[in-house]
Formats: sequence, structure tokens, C-alpha cells
Amino acid sequence: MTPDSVAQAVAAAVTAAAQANGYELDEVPVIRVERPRQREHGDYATNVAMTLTKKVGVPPRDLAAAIAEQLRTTDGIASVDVAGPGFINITVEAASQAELARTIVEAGDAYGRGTSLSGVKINVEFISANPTGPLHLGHTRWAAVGDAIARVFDAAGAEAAREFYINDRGVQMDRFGESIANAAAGRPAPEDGYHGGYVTDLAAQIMREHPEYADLSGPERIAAFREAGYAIQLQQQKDVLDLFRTHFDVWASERALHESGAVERGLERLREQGHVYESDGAVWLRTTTFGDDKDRVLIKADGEGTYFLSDTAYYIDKRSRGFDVCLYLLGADHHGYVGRLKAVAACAGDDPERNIEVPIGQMVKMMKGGEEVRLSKRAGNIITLEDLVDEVGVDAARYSLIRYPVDSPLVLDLDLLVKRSNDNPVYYVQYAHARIASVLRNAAESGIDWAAGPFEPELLTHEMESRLLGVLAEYPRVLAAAAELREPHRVARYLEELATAYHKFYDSCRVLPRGDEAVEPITIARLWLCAATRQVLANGLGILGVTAPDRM
RNA sequence: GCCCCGUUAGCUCAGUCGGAUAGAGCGACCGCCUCCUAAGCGGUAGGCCGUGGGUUCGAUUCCCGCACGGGGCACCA
Repeated sequence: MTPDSVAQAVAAAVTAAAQANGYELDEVPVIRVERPRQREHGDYATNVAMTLTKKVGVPPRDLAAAIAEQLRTTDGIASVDVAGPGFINITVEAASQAELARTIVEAGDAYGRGTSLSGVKINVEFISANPTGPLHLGHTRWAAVGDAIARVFDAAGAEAAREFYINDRGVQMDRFGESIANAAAGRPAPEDGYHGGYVTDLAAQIMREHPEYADLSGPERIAAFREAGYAIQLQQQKDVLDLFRTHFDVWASERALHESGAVERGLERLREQGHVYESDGAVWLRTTTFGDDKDRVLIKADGEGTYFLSDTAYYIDKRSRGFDVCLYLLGADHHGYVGRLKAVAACAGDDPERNIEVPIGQMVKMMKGGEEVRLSKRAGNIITLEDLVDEVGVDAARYSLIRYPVDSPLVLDLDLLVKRSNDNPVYYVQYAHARIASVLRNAAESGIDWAAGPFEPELLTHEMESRLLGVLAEYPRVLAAAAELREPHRVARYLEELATAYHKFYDSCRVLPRGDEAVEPITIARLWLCAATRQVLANGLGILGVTAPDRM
């Protein structure tokens, strides 16, 4: 039995108990079964009796007893007990629990996938760095988490698109161009310009490819270096993200928004909705109507559109492309944008509670040798995404960035991330996968064809087998919760729990025959359990974008 | 001043609609490989869940205040 089928059985028992005892119960509440912390409390527990006691007017323990009596007759349930203030503790029959191994192996990659977000089109925008430099530590968290969120959405049945917004317009681009142009001429960057060793590298590369730029001057020269630098830098960002296994579906350019008329269309939409006004020679959006601290300028007195104008157009453009939900993953340094973004959705006539979500991620720091890392060998004064990958590898970097809830600040300990022991969770989980792969490999080499069966689930009665099965059964619920709450770290934590359950099982339950021992039915049954566990570990690691190695 | 986030074991952190004796890893101490991967497993020690109130059968969890720490409040991008 799975958590869902147990919950259904409880619901049926509640209805039956109400009928048998004449309880007045217009509707059965949604039943949630949980896995008790204490092993003695059974495989599953529910507190329905306590939640219904008021409505029904019967003491919780009596109500629990009545429900338990009905529940006992359910197929697949071994025993039911009432405990504490009115908890119902349920123990499932070994065979019905172990059938799950077959279910998982047969479902393969699909095990755990759900339909809770079926038919929903979600746009996940993240990183959206300026194309004026390499991606740095501040971008890394979202590079991993944003991608994982999109994968979690896919697993929940949604249609998720990963989108990167390129701020390729405005004065910072000119400052970027001027900085490179100056570097090419051996001059320092202008005030408010871009420094860093990468600027000098860009200048050198551009001079190699376009020696003729040396003869240009004035705005023409700045524009030439700006455009060349933009192209190189954007490509470099794409290459690094590719290496990091974060692949975007859409690279949206701010310039393109202006060139395609999306900005005019967005402005028109906002005017239609009646939230645009003029004051002091500028054009404003009345975002305060929807809870923003102050109204925002769309077009400055000098006639230039603001960055905010592009933002509004971009949001409206996304919606016009059919996305039901637009997710903006922003760093804590941008949290001030939440109010105005929500207001933009409202000003556009949308529901800010449903159509737009703006999770805020806290900052990331790196420690090495007990001290905060501040300098990058490559880029002068910043730590790049590439540095991190060079240092610890893609798997460790992705895993550790996803492993924590994004609303708490993150400190990455580089010394820990390269360690190969169980204080490094990524290896701990991967090791479990490799260990199983090894067992399955050894079985195959010994000519044991477990898949040909027969699989006798009722043999999996060992304490550790039962616990492992219980953890395997949780996976679909974990994935669904991760999608609903936009919290992929739950998947990582779950995998650690699963790895622990497997390692304990492995330690106390011999799988393959030793020496000249015969292949027993329990051997086959345990191999099914191993195969199921390997599958779930692989599926979960896939959600995180981390590899599941067969050997380590 | 206003807004967002955090505060749980010595350290790094889990703990979604309020539930039974608050968890994991590390660090410390003690154990387990002639046997499927010891990158593993078992045990001991370690807690006023920041603080003061409130809500109720029950609060680490929900509400309000306070303290401490981080971040933010542009006709910049």
C-alpha cells in the first residue's frame, strides 16, 4: 500500500464508522497520513479522530476506536491501534507494502511524477544577469535552484520554460563598452566603469579579432567595443551555464522587447487599464493602487523609457505568450522589486496572487580554510560560477546550492565540498546509488536474473526492508510538495533519507549469496528492492541535475 | 524610519495545513570489514527550538511586541 491508498482506506473507514454509529458527518475531510517518528507507532498514523472530535461530538479516543474498527477489515492492513490522545496507528502487511518495489521498477523514470500541475504553463525566470561580465557567486544559487524548480514543475505535470532576461540596454552597456575601449588603449576604466581582469581580456580578444577598431573614436568606438564585448560575454555566460547543466529555453533581450513593439503594446495595455498618468513631465504607473510603496516612472522627463518600463512590457509579453504563472527568482538584494512587480501584474489586469510569484533567495558566501573567500584568481575581485565549478565540480556545486531552503542565507564550505565522506551529502547519496549499481552488476555477473522473478514481496519482512519501502513510498509526495511550495531542497533532503535507509538495509540484510550458497527467493526479492531504490535515487538526482554514477 | 529574511545541539543545518519522547551530518568519545563498494553501519555525550505575551485540548510550527544578525528602500541599470 502507498500513502495515498492508506489515506483512501482511512477516508472509507471514517465514512463507515459514521454510518455504523450514527455520527452526523456531512463530508469527510481530506485525510493526511503521516509516517510517525517512532517506529512503534506503526507504518502510518493519522489524527483525523482528533480533528473530527468537535464536529461529531464524540471524544477523540472513542472516535478513533470506531474508525480503527472499520479500518482493520481493509485488505493489506495488518493492524490498527489507537494511541495517545487519539492517534490511529496503522501497520501495513509486508506483502502489500513490498509490492511497491515492483511498481517502481515497472514505472522506471516515471515513478514519482504527478499531475498536480497538469496543464499549467509556468515561466521560470532566473539569473538574468547583465551581459557585462561573467556570472558570479550571486548568480550561482539561482542557476542551480531555478533549474531544479523547473524540473520539479515538469515532474508535477506542468509545462515549465526556463527564461533568462538579458539587460542589454541602457547606460551600463555604454559604460561596459567604454571600459573595454579604454582597456584596449591601455587606459583605465571610467568612473562607474567595469574593472576586473576580464575587461582587459575582452579588450585583447576584440583587438585580435577586430584590429580596425583601434582607429575608431568617440561614440562609434564605444559602440563597437560594446557590441563585440556583449557578444563574447553573453556567449561566455551561455557556455558556463551549459557546463553547469542549466539550459534555458528562452534568452529574452531587453532590446528585442523595444524593437518588436512589445514595449508599446505593454504601455497600451497599462493605459487601457487606467493606471498610467503624467506628472512633472514624466509618465508614471500608479503602482501604489496595488500596495507598492510609491508610484514608478515609466518614461522619464527626458523621454527615455526606464528599466521599469521594460519590466512591465516583459511581464505582459510573457503573459501574452500563454504563461499562467510567471515566476521571478530574485536575490535578496532585489527584494524591493517584489512590491512593484506584483503591482505591475495587478495594473495589467491580472491576479497578482496567481499570475506572478517572486521568491527571494538569500545571499551566498563561500568559505575556504575557515575564511570567507573574497578574491577570484580569474576575474579580479569576484568569484565566478566557473571558479566554483573548477573548485568542487558540477555535482557538488549544484547539490549544495539546492540542498538548503532559499530563504536562509547559505555558506558554502569549499573544504567540505571536496571531501569524500558522509559529511558531504552529495557523495553520500551518489555512493548509495553506486553501491546498488555494484550489487546489481554482481548479480548479473553471477547469472542471477532477478527481473525474471518470481518476485515474492511477502518475504521482505525485515525491519530495515520495511523502513526502506516506507521511504520509497514517500517519494511522490515529496516531489509534489516540492512543486507546490517551490522548494526543490526537499528532494535533496529526501534523497539523503533514502540513502540512509538503503545503507542501513545493506548493512543488515545480505543481498547476494556468499560463496557457494544457493540463490534463494529472498535474494530475488531483495534485488527487486535494490533495483527500486536505485531507480528512485536516479530519479531524484535527475530532478537536481546531479549525476547518478554506477561506480565511484 | 519603513520593508524582506533569519535566530533550533559546540559547528553547518532539516523540521508545509498546530500533534505523541524536537531530528541529521560534522566535531568529541567507544565500537564494526577473511563476506555484495568502510565514500558505509552501530553506540555514548550534547537542547529554556532568541525573548516576552496571545490564540487552544495541545505551539519549534499560527498572531503581536522586543532583541540580535543579513539584505533592501533611484526619473540607476
